[in-house]
Amino acid sequence: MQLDEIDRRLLRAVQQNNRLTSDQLAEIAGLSATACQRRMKRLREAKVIEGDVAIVAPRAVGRGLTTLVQVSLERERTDIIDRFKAAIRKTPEIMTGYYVTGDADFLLVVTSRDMEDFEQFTRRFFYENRDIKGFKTMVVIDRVKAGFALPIEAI
Amino acid sequence: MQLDEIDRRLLRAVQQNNRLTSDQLAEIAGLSATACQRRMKRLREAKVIEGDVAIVAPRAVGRGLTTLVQVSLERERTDIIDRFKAAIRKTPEIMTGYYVTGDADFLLVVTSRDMEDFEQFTRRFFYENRDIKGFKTMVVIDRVKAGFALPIEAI
DNA sequence: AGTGAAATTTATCTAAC
DNA sequence: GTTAGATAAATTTCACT
Repeated sequence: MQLDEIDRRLLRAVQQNNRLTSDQLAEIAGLSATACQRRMKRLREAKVIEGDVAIVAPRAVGRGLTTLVQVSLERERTDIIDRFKAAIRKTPEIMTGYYVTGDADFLLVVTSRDMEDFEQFTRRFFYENRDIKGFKTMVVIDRVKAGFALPIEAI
Repeated sequence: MQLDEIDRRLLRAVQQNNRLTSDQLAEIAGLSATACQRRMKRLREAKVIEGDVAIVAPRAVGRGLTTLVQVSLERERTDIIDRFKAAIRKTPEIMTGYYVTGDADFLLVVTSRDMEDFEQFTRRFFYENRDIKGFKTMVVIDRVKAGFALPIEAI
């Protein structure tokens, strides 16, 4: 899908806040509210906008600990990779999983209640996924940007 | 803020999709639409919900390359850390920055048009941030979960 | 095509209970 | 917490450039 500058303005706005009214978007885009709505609908249908979500504060729901876990698998075979991806999808503690190049195969963003909870998670996760060769943990002290906001420029 | 099971149901729902109508939320929560609205408002005011955003598909806006960059700083001094955090905030290519324990000090989620664009980014970013000692790059082949959805259980 | 304005449908907010 | 009425917003229709 081809995007013009108005689309990009809309995207920039809603990836910061998707609860803006059409009137507010109209002001930002320099267009009528109706036109903005139509464009937003198109952007959603064309999956330029993948989804619309509320960001929940981890602390508020008792998940004060975020860890980044680099996972290496025993073998880099597609069936093993796919099996591990499926494991990520069904594990609620894992917020995001990145399949990457480099010394590790995956980097997981994991949330836990506390260290003990994380410890338990790793034990269980390791036990359930025998393809894992090893892992390395980074404890998140602070998260600087919360979101998936992309820089949206002319393409 | 204390959350009951109804709050948690609402949070589970809206962190997947925050465009559900109050009637839909009412059905999920087993409550009237008005009551759901009031609860949602409280959750937003209490910052249990940090924000509401549209997730834009990186590909669709010409940012097909995601990289994870582990950054080590020259010294671990609070003023240097804070300066680096400010740099992250004002750098649009960086989606998220994690300040972490471990061999690296930060892990950055960076989006680029392509490898050449990423290369240019690192050059510029290094040049502008002389506190950086070194960095290590992982190229993201695939992202398994897109979002910040947390497992929300009884606390 | 893409836009804008008015009418309709739908959702949200306010007030009373 | 609920229900009912007022307000506001999103959709649809249609005429315009």
